[in-house]
Amino acid sequence: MTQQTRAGRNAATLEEVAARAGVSRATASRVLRGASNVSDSARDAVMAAAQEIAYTPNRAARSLVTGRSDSIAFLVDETEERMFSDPFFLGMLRSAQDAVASEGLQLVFTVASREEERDRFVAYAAGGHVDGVLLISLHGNNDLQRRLENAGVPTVLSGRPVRRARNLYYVDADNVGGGRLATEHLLASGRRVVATVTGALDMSAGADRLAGYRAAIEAAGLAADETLIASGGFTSTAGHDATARLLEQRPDVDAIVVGSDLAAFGAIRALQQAGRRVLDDVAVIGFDDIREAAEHDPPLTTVRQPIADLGSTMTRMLLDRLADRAPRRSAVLPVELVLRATA
Amino acid sequence: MTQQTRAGRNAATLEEVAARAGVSRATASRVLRGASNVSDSARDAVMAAAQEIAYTPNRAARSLVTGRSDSIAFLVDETEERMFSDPFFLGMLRSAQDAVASEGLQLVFTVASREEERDRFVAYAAGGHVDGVLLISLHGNNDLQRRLENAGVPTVLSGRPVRRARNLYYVDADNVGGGRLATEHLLASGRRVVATVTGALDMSAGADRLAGYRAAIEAAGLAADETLIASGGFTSTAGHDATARLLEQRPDVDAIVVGSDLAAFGAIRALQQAGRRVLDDVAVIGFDDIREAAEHDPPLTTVRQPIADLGSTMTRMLLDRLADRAPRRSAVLPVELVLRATA
DNA sequence: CCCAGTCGTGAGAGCGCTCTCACAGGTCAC
DNA sequence: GTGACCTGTGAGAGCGCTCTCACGACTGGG
Repeated sequence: MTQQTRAGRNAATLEEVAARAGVSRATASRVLRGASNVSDSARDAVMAAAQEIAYTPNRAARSLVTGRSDSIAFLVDETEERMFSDPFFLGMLRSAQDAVASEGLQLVFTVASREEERDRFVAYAAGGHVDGVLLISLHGNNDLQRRLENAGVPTVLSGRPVRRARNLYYVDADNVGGGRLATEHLLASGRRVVATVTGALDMSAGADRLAGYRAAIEAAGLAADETLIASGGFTSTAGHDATARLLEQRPDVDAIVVGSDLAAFGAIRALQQAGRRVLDDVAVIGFDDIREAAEHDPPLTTVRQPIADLGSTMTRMLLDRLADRAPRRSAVLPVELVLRATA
Repeated sequence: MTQQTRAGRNAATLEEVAARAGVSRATASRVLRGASNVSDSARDAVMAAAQEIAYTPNRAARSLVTGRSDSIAFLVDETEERMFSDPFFLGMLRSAQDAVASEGLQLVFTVASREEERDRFVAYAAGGHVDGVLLISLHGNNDLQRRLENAGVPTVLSGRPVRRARNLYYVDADNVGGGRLATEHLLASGRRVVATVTGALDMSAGADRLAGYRAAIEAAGLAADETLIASGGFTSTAGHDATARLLEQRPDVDAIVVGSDLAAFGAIRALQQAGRRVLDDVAVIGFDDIREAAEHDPPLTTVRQPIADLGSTMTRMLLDRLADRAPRRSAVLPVELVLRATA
């Protein structure tokens, strides 16, 4: 038997449902789409017919005429390595998936780290396969967002576009405020030599947190001291190494504002290796409040980023935009200091 | 101005490309699809025209006629909580994303834990929005797979269908072999009272690993001793609690085969709390070899699951099936023992 | 020199759906 | 009674693409 079912689908078209229900295709379509101007008898007949032959609307056909796909892309402009090891991304993915699913839409998940993958994605999105894009990118690089918008694909960015690009939609946490908050707390609790181990400074999150630190130092009337600023990164290793360097240069530090929780774990390791007691000798504050922060030994004092809010807010902005419900262009969500055992 | 761009797309159709290139729609289509029987002059003209007006094929239209969508769903039949905390899922997602992207296809990521979400997904998939499904489910529950297959959607499961369901496609790790391997190693290194803290027994992975333990115990000519089997779970907490119970009941254990790495971390905590030294007093072997296993203190001896292979193998099976390249129905991938500091 | 066999091409028929439009049949105000 | 207005319905025109089929223009073997 060469005869075989056509790859995947088993027919059952609207036409058949209509015939079986004794109505026109138009009426069957109205019922199935839940339109209001249909008689009860027609509605019942169509529903029954659809049930009997296990009808499922063909989405491609619908898409073709409506111009909508009812799916949203979640695009991570990062290497997979990073994406899958950073709790931040996972939290965003989770809350976006949640928000999107609750609207009855589907989430198309893609990682694009190489230029060729980005090209392919733009073509994919422009081809109408998704109605909009949630772009997760820590790089200042908003080129991708611009390309998508130019191709007619509404996009909302998580992070902050580098050059205050008007007309780009984005959602960000108040990183500046968080850096300031942490620093102020340390100064207020009597620390005298408050240093910082920054995150990656080529990303707005890293740069903004550092800016917050600087702002607090200045507001306290202290002189900015560049030897107290160690350039690090968001990973545990980066935090460890930067802290080790800092300790050599400035053995007198008694507090460190670190750019991320993972980096703070590394910083604590470096402190311990240098024979310093955390809290007693040197206070440490992280950033993010990932789950491990609470489980860490000692439990990490940190600035909590509202990851779930970030994801749901950006999703809502995108959906509002798709529905032409005049949405905000951007949102900066507040962070809060979570006091635990390290500061 | 009421006039506004039609939601998302900005036209540029094949028709326009063809007109601009001075050929028919058919020829333009041939060029764009990379067909071979086209003259060089026509090809160049079409390419140039497409470039000039930034043409992107409309995927819905293509889908409608070809019956293919060029996207694959990654469906997790689990609660989000679990999905996002278990490195296993993340590893699978990552390798599937990799494999799918390298074929130029898109991955549609969905989590369906509630019945209503499952229903919606089946309708979605049956509606032709994806060509096939990679189903990740640790439950024996293969109902979902059956429903998808019945709806004409090719599906490959990660795990093992409970009742050796013929005609269902799946990929699994050799959990039985892994359980045996770990147990044999402990016996061979002179341990006398080898216990096990199982994973969740309602999942094939948990049950199979236990079966491997039993097989090794019997093969060694020892009597099966049910007091050495503590029913646990895959999480750290479950491992901790089951181990604590085990220690009360059988203070004489000198080795434990644990159902997962996370659970093994819990087990080690329980041992330490009970004043036992890991390795010196009690050897511990985990299962999975997640990243944290190597970074753990002490580094965990464990059975490595080939997570990346699992993901790429299942993707390949699905793609083979879609291409009618007679694929295998199932694959059981080998595991290996990774010796570190706990056994 | 003719006919079979390529090769490149265009015409045109859909794929399955939505949506506009026209219309029949009713209801209501005057 | 007549016009204005609903309300439910069907006919039919596409959406943008692929793919079959037929056809003209070449080839080359006899």
